[in-house]
Amino acid sequence: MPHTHTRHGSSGDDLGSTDEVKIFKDEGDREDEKISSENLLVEEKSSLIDLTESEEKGSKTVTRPDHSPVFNKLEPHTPTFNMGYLVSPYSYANGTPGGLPVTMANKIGLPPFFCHNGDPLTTPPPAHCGIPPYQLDPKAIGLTRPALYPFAATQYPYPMLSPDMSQVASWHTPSVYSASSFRTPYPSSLPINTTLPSDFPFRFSPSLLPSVHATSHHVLNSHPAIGASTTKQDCGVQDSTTNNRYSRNLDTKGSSNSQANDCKDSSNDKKKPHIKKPLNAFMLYMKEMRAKVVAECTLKESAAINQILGRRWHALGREEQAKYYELARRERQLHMQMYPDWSSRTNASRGKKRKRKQDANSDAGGNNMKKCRARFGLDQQNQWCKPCRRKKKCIRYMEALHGDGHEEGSGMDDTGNLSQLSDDDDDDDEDLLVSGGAGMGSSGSGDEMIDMNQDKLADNEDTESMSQSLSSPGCLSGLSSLQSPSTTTSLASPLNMNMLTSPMTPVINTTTNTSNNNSNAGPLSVINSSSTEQQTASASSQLLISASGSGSISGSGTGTGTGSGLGSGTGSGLGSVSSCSIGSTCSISNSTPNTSSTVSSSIAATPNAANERAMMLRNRFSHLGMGLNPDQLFPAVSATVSSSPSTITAISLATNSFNCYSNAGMKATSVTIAAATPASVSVSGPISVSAPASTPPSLPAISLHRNPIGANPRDINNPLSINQLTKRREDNNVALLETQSVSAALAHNPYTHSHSPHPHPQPHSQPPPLTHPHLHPHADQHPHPHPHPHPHPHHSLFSSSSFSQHFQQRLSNHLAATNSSRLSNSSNINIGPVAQSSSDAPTLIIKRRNTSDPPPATGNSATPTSTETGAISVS
DNA sequence: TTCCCTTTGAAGAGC
DNA sequence: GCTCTTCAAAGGGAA
Repeated sequence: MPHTHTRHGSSGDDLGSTDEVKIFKDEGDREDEKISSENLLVEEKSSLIDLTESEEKGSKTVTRPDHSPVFNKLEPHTPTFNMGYLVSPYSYANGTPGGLPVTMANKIGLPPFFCHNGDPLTTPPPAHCGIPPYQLDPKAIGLTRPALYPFAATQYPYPMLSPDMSQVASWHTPSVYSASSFRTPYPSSLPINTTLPSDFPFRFSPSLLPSVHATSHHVLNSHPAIGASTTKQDCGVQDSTTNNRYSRNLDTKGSSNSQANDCKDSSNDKKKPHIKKPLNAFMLYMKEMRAKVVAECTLKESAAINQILGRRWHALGREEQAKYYELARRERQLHMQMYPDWSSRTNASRGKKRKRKQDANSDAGGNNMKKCRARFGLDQQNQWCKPCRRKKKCIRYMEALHGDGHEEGSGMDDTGNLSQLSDDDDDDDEDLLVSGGAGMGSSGSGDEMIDMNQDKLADNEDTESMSQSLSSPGCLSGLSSLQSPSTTTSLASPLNMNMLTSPMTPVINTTTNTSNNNSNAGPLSVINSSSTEQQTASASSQLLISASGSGSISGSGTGTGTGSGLGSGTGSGLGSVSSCSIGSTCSISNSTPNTSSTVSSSIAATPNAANERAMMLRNRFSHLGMGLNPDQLFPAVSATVSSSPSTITAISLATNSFNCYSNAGMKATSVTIAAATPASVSVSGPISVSAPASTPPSLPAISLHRNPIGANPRDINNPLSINQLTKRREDNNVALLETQSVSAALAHNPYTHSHSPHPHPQPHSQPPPLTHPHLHPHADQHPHPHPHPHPHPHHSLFSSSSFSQHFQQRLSNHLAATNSSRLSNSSNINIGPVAQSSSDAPTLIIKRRNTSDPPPATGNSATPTSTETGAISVS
């Protein structure tokens, strides 16, 4: 068991308790039986819980016998518990005192709390997560973010904290122990308070600190925001005078009315004070991280935030979760000590009578009992029943609850939509994914693009995952659509921006190398092969990019996208960027004619840890066909780009494997980009992404993106929509995009990441990642498919910078030497077979080795194989 | 003003 | 022993 808890004080006597030993033993036995990552995950989580529970039991044996006085029963000195929640009572490997979840991520190299830095789910952060300032290091955030309760270091109610920690804690306070959080979950003035030792507060939940510790109480009361808390406490005190118990319910909603009501209720119902349940691990986590999520995102709706938090929770490392489990255990323990007679039954029977669903078992279940929102997702609200649309009780749910819930299986909903609900159709996921490719592609062009097939498919819950983005593992993994290839996101999209900037983004970045032109040449247009979407960015350049793609994703989509790229300033047929995104992203950037050209391709893979993957497997959405097929994780990209030599100077081709749904149909694609005139570039032809035919024996840990509960980012009604999620930082994204250089993007080259748990130093220096340095927080856990320490020459082709810079340099040299508009031939590019164009325009053919294949021997890197695809021709 | 939404986990009730 | 239900936090939204 990797995680061991530190025993505290007298509780330490329980270390040798039989229960705990059994727990460990049981876990070990179970681990022997692990056969799947999912099982592993479950076991891990259960082990965490079991362990904490076992400790709790042990603690019970010590503390429960005599509850009076409660706290005297507590160990006088529990060093690891002294700092309450502000500083984790649990030691860290690095010995740093940062028990704050904020620092937890840093300790494990995982910034789970920052979408931009690589959400635990390790997918491109959702657009709403924004980029700056959340790209800041968590520590920096802590420094920059104004503390709501800016206690001075000396004033901070946790005097044991060093000034530094106090600073962090001051930041931490708002989220975790904000005014509302400072409310005492437990009676703030238990009789024991007066007898508590001065250091008592630090041995218990911080929620006790304000009221227990005189100094802290002063400080807290001095703050306006604490006033409410004080009021609450006063109310509680009043209550306590009669009952010796304080209701944590006093500050449930934080509103004065609620407080008043609570106080009133407390006074009226003194004999039945409502003692809230102790928070479980997730609640503690959520309580702490909510503020961060709110800050990072534009979301305010708790339901959506909770979804994010729920996914983050799953993505959270085991150690991290263990901390919260431990906290929860202590919470329960403390709660039990303070309310020895309390039982959850009291609260359970408080308002509603327990309903025993008589026919619940007969109801096929599970998902049939889901409410429309959870069942269909936000992006399929048309499937919702009316009450659900109105945020009222789900009639379906109620019907099912009352025993006649079988109608959902095949019935028509109130909207007349055929509800083909099949909740247990995992086997159909892939089929749906394949057939639903159109939906994927079409979604990008707007809701109107969703055809009936998609609608029908949407009825299936699994289809939700399809229509939603596969990837959205990030901050909003649930907000799948954000990352969906079908979204036809433009490079200017905040989403893509995040993709470009997030080192954790398991995204294949398509970037434009405007090596010789100014940065004004921004990527503009996006072409989605499956959807008809046109984006006109600028009339100056008139870069027409059209793409028609046929792929499994888009099905028969032959949409064309036109975009006019902003020129780099010359106005002579300056192209910009177009992106064909269906799992593959094709970008064409046209900078100043006669300048250097760059062809780059990159594929990124999520550097997720195995445990994260396992956790994700556990996610109930993980089964929704996230394209777990490794073949799709590293699809080879084939593209043909042709244009006038004088027009297209930079071509960037990339494939976002994470946007690829795993289905065979998706594997055959090709991108052809042709420029007819210097002023226009048309992208036409089948856009395909082909994945290697063979599955690599060992895959790097790939983020198994879970489908969100449905979030069509384009749905304005969707609280998780891009509009709402990104409105705050859209500008930043755009600005960043414009300044995005190919090198920067290549710094995040997912392809390299996928092959290199430890980024290999590139012969050519690369710009540092734009965001977080922890590119591979769990890289060590990743089985490396290509263990060779250094990038293979062939790898270098597509491995980010080395290839692009090499190529660029070659081109530049060649151009300088020839002073001609002709692009350097592939002969100058040591990247494999080169097909010389019959015309004057040189043709560059890049053969990409199957990314999943083992690296070819040196010197044989360019041998094309059947699995190799891709030809990028620049004519 | 009240309820709902959403998440996970804990705990009790019911079978 | 298993399943089911409720509740814990949070705050916006709807009725």
